Amino acid sequence: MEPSVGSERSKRAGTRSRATAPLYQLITQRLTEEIRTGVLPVGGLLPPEVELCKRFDASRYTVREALRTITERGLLVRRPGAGSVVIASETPTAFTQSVRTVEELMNYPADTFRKNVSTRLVVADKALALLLNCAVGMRWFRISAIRRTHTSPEPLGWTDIYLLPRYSKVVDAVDHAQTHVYRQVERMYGEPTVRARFEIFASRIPSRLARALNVAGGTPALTFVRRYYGASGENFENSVTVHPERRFTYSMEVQREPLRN
Amino acid sequence: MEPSVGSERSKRAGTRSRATAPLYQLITQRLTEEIRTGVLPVGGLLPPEVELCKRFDASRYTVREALRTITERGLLVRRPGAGSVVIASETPTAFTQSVRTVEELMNYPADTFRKNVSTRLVVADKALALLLNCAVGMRWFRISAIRRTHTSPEPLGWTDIYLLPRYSKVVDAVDHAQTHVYRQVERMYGEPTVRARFEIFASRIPSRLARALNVAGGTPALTFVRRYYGASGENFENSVTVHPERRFTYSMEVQREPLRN
DNA sequence: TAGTGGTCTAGACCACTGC
DNA sequence: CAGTGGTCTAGACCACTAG
Repeated sequence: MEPSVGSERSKRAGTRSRATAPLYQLITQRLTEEIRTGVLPVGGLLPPEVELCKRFDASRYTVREALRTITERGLLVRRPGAGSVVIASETPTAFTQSVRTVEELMNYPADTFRKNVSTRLVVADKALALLLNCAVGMRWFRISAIRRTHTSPEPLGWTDIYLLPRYSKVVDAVDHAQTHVYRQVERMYGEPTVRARFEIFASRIPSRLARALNVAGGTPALTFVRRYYGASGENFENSVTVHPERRFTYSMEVQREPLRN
Repeated sequence: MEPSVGSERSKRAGTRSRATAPLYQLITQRLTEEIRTGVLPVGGLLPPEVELCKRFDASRYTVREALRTITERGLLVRRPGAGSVVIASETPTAFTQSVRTVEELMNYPADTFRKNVSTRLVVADKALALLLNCAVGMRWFRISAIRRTHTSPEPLGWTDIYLLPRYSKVVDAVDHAQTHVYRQVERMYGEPTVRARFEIFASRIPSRLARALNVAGGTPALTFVRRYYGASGENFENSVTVHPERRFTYSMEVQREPLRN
């Protein structure tokens, strides 16, 4: 269906003065445009590499370079023997947030630290099992702590950390109070956190914490549950934090960008 | 410093039976390992491509394929004329969350909908200016609505949406109640949301909303502030939602993965 | 079995960097 | 200026897919 047998590249032929874009980028543009406008429909097959070589009067390397770019942008899936299938007409986008550490995600001020109040082995009763999503009777090493800043006298909140007992040695680390426990587990036991889950809901200050947090029991609070999962998918740490009103605002920012996977 | 003049590739020589990994992957492994262990130190230069060709007895294409992979993993920066600089000893990782729509991020149940209660033009007083981070006297189009589910009689929460007046026509859209306003602005005015910011904090049910939400005034609540920014960075929409306790839990999940940028 | 994409070679010219 | 990485060609063999 090409107008003639000739390639689409006559003008460029001799011009090797790199005022022009590289040929593979030109091919990328052309094909991307044809995918976007439906000339190459989603679900359909792209012409094979050899065909594209003829059409653009380019070597296979150059054509493949273009196809690589288009594939990376999420418009193509390529399989040996089966061809190149168009899977999208334009690069899908998403809102993403990316942080180096979970601390950043939680946006605690940098001068925040935990002060441990007690550590002990606990057995999950019905209520705890429900909260931690575990079996009744499961044993956890519990670290109870108050979170404070250096600048304000009022505590930010109260945290109960529930850790698999085999990782309980983290409390002996010198920087235990400043570092997040999941990071210590990573460093001391080589168990990396691969996935984490957070839940936030409105709650009331439990009366047993009222004095420690210097607020009246029953007043509004923010409860923060965090669940950490290791490489095998095991849930090795959970924490439950209660923040009195006006002491803590959780904030996050997301960007729109191309979706990758 | 190579032990002899020979390449590192004698065993593979004849074996073209693809039970072995491709050569470029082998080179990738070797170099990655040397970067990780400091044989090729961070900040230092990689040997030029021609050198690596000799060392691995490979063509330039094959070596470049390996270097491309290593570069994509964030360990190298390559510049024409200047060489390949090692910039990290291992792939940096981050926790990321990626969602297609802000709805997903907010994890509202799918059967949720808004019911508008009132719409009018408002002028920011001091309190509103503080909340929306805008100038006193700025004019906003305010949409007040109740958010409900089809399954429960209790409302999920109350939302006040503050929109730039020029976008107020979104209320006329047929699917206005089911679609998020920022999506409507995108579709009707071609203003894409490029960035969004969220803040969550503990609060109390304002007495003016107590009846509408069917709870007592002053009881614990979750307040959710969302700010949307367009392509030019302009803050074109804000919303403030109040959820009574036990009616709404915000949850999110993050994955650890290689950092890209 | 014919055709696809994946890997690989041995050349080449270029623009650009840093000396 | 010599040397670097970026682009490009014209070949080749392979494993795999689909008919």
